[in-house]
Amino acid sequence: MSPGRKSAAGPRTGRPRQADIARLAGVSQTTVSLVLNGNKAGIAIADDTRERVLSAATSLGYVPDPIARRLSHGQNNILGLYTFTATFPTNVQHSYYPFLVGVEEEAAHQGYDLLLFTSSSTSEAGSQDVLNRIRLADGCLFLGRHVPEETMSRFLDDGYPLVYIGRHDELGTRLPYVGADYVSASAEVVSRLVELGHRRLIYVRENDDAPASMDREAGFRAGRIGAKLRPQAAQVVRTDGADIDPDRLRGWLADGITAIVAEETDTDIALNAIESAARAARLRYPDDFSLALLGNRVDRSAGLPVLSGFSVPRREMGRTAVRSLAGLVAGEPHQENRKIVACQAIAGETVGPPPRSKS
Amino acid sequence: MSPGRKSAAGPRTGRPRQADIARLAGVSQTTVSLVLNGNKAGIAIADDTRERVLSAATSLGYVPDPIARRLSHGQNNILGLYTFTATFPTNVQHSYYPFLVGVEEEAAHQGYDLLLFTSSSTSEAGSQDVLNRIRLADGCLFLGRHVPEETMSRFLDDGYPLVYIGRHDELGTRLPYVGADYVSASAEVVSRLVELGHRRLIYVRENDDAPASMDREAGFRAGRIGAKLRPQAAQVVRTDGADIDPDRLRGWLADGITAIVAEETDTDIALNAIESAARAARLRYPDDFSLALLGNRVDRSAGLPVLSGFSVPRREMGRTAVRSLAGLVAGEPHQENRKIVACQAIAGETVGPPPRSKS
DNA sequence: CTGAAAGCGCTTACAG
DNA sequence: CTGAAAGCGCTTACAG
Repeated sequence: MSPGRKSAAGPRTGRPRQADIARLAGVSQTTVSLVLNGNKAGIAIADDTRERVLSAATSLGYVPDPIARRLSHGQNNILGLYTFTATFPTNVQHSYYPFLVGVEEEAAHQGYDLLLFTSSSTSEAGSQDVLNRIRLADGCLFLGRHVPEETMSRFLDDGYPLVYIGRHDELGTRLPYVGADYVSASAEVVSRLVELGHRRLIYVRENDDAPASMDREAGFRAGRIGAKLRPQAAQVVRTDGADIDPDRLRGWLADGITAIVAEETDTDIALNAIESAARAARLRYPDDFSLALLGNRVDRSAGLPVLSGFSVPRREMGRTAVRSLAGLVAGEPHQENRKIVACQAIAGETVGPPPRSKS
Repeated sequence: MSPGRKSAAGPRTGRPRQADIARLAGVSQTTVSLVLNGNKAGIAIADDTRERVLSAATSLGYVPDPIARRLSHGQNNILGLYTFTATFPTNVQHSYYPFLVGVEEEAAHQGYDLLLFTSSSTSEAGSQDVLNRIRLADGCLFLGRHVPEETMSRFLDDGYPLVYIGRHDELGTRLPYVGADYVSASAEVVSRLVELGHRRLIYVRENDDAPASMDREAGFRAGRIGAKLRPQAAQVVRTDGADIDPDRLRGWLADGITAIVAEETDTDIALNAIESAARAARLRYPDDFSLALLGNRVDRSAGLPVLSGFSVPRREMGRTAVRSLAGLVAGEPHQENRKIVACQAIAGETVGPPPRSKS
């Protein structure tokens, strides 16, 4: 039954290969392959040959080896997903999650499996160790705030299909991505605040510089300019989370600040700092000040107020990214490889007119 | 640069292979492989040969092809994950999630990547279509209430490494799994209720029969017997979710039922039906009746009461399953292949003594 | 309509 | 210490 192997190679499990079918059906292995592949390329095959092969395959319980298929054929119907951090965040409310839902949906729709590259705990994220394995997939999606330029550059040079989720122009126009229009959405948040009567606002962001951060800040500035406010009227504050306490918050309000705009990131350091300082200071929004988020809170726990801001269409971005990647893998004619999708405003309940009592 | 291919096969991307290194270093491809593989098997290699090969590899930016490696060597460091439904449920609070967190953690720890088999929307879950692709991975985890016996049987016959998450004895003792001890935990829930003074309870479960359901029901019964209650005192009701309304709920209480025990499943149909009927009937627990869950609510939204019941150590189960699978893949000496882990009681806040007012 | 042959990129006995 | 060769299981020109 199981032919003895004296040679070097291979797993040689007990399961049948095309050669076994060929022997049983009395044809060549080539013919087996032809029959089993649905005979594209329009090659004709005698009906009874086909039947003999098919029934031999069935009786042996043949299952094609995807590995071998890939090696010769060049594709394996696998898309990679590289997240630079754990793919399944321990915190279920993590903002990556909606991306993943969209990615999986569309991958299933397009008939691809998804390979999650898990950064082994022994090697840091983005290490060569992990990145080397990525080519196993036909193409790969990347999800992260930053771009390891050298590695990506090499992938692109090699013509390896990849798509970033999130805008990234670090590599000029070479890196395909699906991003969100944070600039416009952020500017709009400022406009709304100014329309409500706010004249002094502050933008709180993290120290980490990533395109998503820079876009939001650019939008904040654009909104300020569009509203014809002086630069001092809408300043930017960077925080590490620990440096915002109740006193500082009260200080801002005493200075005449009536609205605070927070950056949204996957950690939400800025937002959390403001919310906990406000809680400690017993300040409420929108009564004591208006609070807007440049994004939307993914955490939908009951009890949390709906923050005014905008929704990032993460699920749709995930789907779009998969579609783009599938196109690249299939070698489709070159279309626009950098896509920006619009965000939708969220009225929310944390923004209102400035408080009356002016000091 | 890129050698013209006139032959049939292969992707032949622009990237270098061992043959290119060999040419550059002036050695054979075999030697390249030996050097690059860290030269296990203790074969000695001249230092300067090694260095020439290494530097050639670096200068060409060589990255090994995992596909080819697998085809010859037999392994590719990929574990499959098959969920029979979307791996990333649209509902983030889905009970599968904690399993996935554990699976990913341990896979990363063990140095495996994770391949998610996405059921293409065109083919139903569990179809041959998908199951055929599973062998691409070195081994596979399965997560689901049911077992497609024929397919699993074939995998087992072929010696393909697999582990189920959840107890499944449908295939006798052949199917390796990591399950939870629902029986003991469920019995304990009943004991606690009886200790509190309840003498008439009801168990509400779904129609779907799966080991996880049968274990809970068996535990419910065992608890009743342990408490020396007659069968009529602790009956089982099956629901499709729509057949439980406020009137029926009130009827139960009028009949003298003082405690309701709900099955936990990935859909939580029973629990949701009871909770919404109670809400509509303005009945509260534990004041009007006690409510216990045979499991724990994964949804941690604020405002939801902490249900009395027990916690299923999902994350730990995920990790354990990966460890078992990795052991099978590595061909480790046969250990116990069916593991049952204990659940931990949750006191919760929905259970109390029976209400005073007896009709 | 069918088969012999080459090749995908690698690993591993085997023979110098 | 190094290389020629076979093989993993499949696909795809090419030649009957």
